[in-house]
This record gives sequence, structure tokens and C-alpha cells, in this order.
Amino acid sequence: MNPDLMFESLADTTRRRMLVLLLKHGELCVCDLFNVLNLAQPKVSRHLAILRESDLLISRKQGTWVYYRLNPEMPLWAVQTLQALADGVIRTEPYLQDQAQLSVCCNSASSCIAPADI
Amino acid sequence: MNPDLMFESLADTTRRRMLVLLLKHGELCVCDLFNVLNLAQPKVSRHLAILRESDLLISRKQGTWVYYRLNPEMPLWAVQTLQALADGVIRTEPYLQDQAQLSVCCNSASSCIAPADI
DNA sequence: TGTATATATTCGTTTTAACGTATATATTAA
DNA sequence: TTAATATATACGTTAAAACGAATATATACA
Repeated sequence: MNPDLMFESLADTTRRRMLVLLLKHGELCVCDLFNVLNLAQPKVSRHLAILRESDLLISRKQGTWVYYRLNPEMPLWAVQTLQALADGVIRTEPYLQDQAQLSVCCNSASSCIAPADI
Repeated sequence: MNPDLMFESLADTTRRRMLVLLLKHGELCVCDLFNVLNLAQPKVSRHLAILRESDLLISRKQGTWVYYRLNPEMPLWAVQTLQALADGVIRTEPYLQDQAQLSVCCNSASSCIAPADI
């Protein structure tokens, strides 16, 4: 985990929103992310690539879907950074609404969120 | 403390180096900072202004010198973010050398570092 | 008063980052 | 094979950030 890359990654609002969603939810696929955030798919994919390249996220492919989650091998200081970020933003917009949107999306029949254990 | 402003501030290496120095030392004047970092004075002043505007730093003027330190009114999540940052970088360059340079500078007779209590 | 020093700001340029649109890739299913 | 869907990437443009150099401000002191 390179701190320079990591803190450059954290400088963008879209990327912070995605990280906080993944911190709270665990794992999400690309289509859930751009639906929840109400952003264009290529924009979300590009930001996900940046987070992947800075080792904050890892992805796994399952059929046509790609699921993203926090890198479980992150060092403690990086985890603590993300937790502090989440503490700072979680009661503010747009993060509050993101969490609400995620609940709606995840509980719908059309959700492509992965089952708890595969 | 606005998280957006804060995390944009943390995206620059020079600003991270200054924050870590101030986290470890407590208070430094502008000339100590640009001597330790070996950077041009206007560059350091500009970055200090950005950190001041994002409420990460406060300054106090004493004669011709201006002393900067972390904002003591920072919320807990912001303090924890900075501590995690410091944990992540403190054993890497250029932060290691910055600490070493600070020791040299602070212990010299020409240092303008403020006495412990004024 | 003038000079010297510490710090801040302005200005024009260069670099970097983000964007929207279009397109490519890869998987699934008919 | 073709069509449909999910995701990723490429391309050209726009916007934002950082830069060096010059200058402004403010304090101290002779």
C-alpha cells in the first residue's frame, strides 16, 4: 500500500462515496454502484480502476458481473484511515442518501448483489 | 472540518510532509519548514495557506515569524486520519529524512523555533 | 526615516485529473 | 452464430492544481 497513491485516491468525492459504501456493505458489483450513486457506468468503472490500482479495492469476476470489495490485505493504518473517513462523512450528504439508496437497491428483486457466501 | 476539503488537502506530498512534521513536533515557523523540506519559501507558504483554509492548521504571528500548528479543535475523526497517515508514512522516505533534518535544524543556534512556552 | 528579514500573494504557464462519448471486451443465452 | 448484457478502456476536451518567478506586505531595527 503506497500512501501517496492512497491519499491521491481519497481526494475524489466519487471514490470516497464508493469506499464508504463498500466499507459498510462489504461487496458490491459495478451496476449496483452506479445505480446507487446515480452516475454513468464508465465514470464508475474508471474510478474503480483507480481504487484497484492503488490497492484499496480488489475485484472478483463472476459471470458477467464484477464484484468489488476492500482489499483484505490492507495494512492497519490504511484501514484506520478509511474508518476515520467514514466516521467523518457518514452523517452528511451525499453519504446518507447513498446508504439509503443502497438499501432500496439491495432489497429489490433485480439486485445483482452476491449472496452472502459463494 | 469539511471532509472534502480535508481529503483534497491530503492529496499533495508537500502538505502531507508538513502535517507529519507538525504532528510530531507540535509547532514550527515557516522558515523552519522550508529549510527542513528544502523547498522554496513561496511554495511552502502557498501550501500552508491551503492547509489553513481547510482548517487543518492554525497560525500565530510573533514578530516577523509565523508559527503553524495543527488545529486543536479538529474533530476526532480528523485527528485519527492524520495519525493513521503518520503511521503509514513515518518509516518511509522522505518522511524519515524530514524528521532527521528537523532535529538538525531545531538544535542549531540559528533555529527560530519557539520556546516551549511563551 | 530607510534597510533588512519573514511571510504572503499574484501572474502566467505547465501539468495533472476528471469528464462525456464512443467503442472494445467478455460472458451469457438464444 | 447472433444478440444482449456487464464492464472496461480509449480519445479528445475541459477543468483544476501546482509550479517558478516576481512582487507585495508587515515587522524589526538602525
